[in-house]
Amino acid sequence: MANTVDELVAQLREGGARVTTARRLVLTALVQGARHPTAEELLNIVRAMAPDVHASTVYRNLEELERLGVVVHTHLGHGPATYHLATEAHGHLVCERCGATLEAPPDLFDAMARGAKNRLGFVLRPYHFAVLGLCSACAQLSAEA
Amino acid sequence: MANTVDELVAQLREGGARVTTARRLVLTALVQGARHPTAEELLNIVRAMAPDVHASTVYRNLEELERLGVVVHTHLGHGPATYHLATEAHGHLVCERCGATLEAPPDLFDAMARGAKNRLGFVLRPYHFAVLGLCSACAQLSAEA
DNA sequence: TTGAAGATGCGAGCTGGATGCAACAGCTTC
DNA sequence: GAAGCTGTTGCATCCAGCTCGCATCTTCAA
Repeated sequence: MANTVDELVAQLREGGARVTTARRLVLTALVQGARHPTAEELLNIVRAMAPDVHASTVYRNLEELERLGVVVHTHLGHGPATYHLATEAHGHLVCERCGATLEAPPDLFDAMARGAKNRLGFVLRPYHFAVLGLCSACAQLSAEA
Repeated sequence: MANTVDELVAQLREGGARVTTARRLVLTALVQGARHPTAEELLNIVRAMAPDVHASTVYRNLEELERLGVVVHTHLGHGPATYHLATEAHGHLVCERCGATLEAPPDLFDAMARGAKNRLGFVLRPYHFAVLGLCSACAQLSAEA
């Protein structure tokens, strides 16, 4: 499990990618940052350490890191994509009303994955897009109204 | 079940909305059009009938129709949202590799919805975002490689 | 130390959609 | 059937969230 910047850097070298300052800072931001940072939030963290790093560099690095299997991006409903380390991949449940983000227990998708495979031959990869709905608080409010 | 333009128009009137030429054409495009049209595809259909209708009119109409519960929009992965009549709401499985869109059997989400409700109090509304994965053909190709 | 290839900074451009505003057109009332 | 209120439209402009082209710079194997 590569979860420190040094381990991730080693993973980059193995993949044949060069290790640059900007790239190392993006990894640092991913390791240190919030739970579900957007590209812009990552950019802000990187810029706090190195003000000259350009947004397109962060986007290109995230794309390259994704190609190498180091990070994955997820869409939590409308709005920008969020990024996290591939080792932390997990499903998300997002409240359509208040925007709360819950991390789905890993087995929550199991029955559905089995059903999709058996009935349609479809192999589910449920981590890329969040599943939307209403969190318990908003569901209660909605039921009362 | 309102599925003809006239029935949908009646639904608009009930909701207190006015029935304009542009609005009627958007409904016509939804009834006649492809299975999962984007706003732009709907605009093209509308323009084939009335070239002067503006894109922002279609966007505003779709928003208003959605507010009235006549249509719903769905995100099938990256790219623009797709629209269909609320009476035809259903979940989607989209292949990340070839883009194929499968309509999910209504009960596919049941076990997951129960799990989310019982364990997290989360009420699933799985129609708004597609669930991604690999269709049977692409899964097979991927396994062979 | 060198030099080829990969990475970066910068700005322009793109997609998909939102917004402000004046003019227009449904619907209701008389 | 005309008036007038108010919702709707066309148009221009703006916005977020990226994406791309290109000249310059940096990394790292040799």
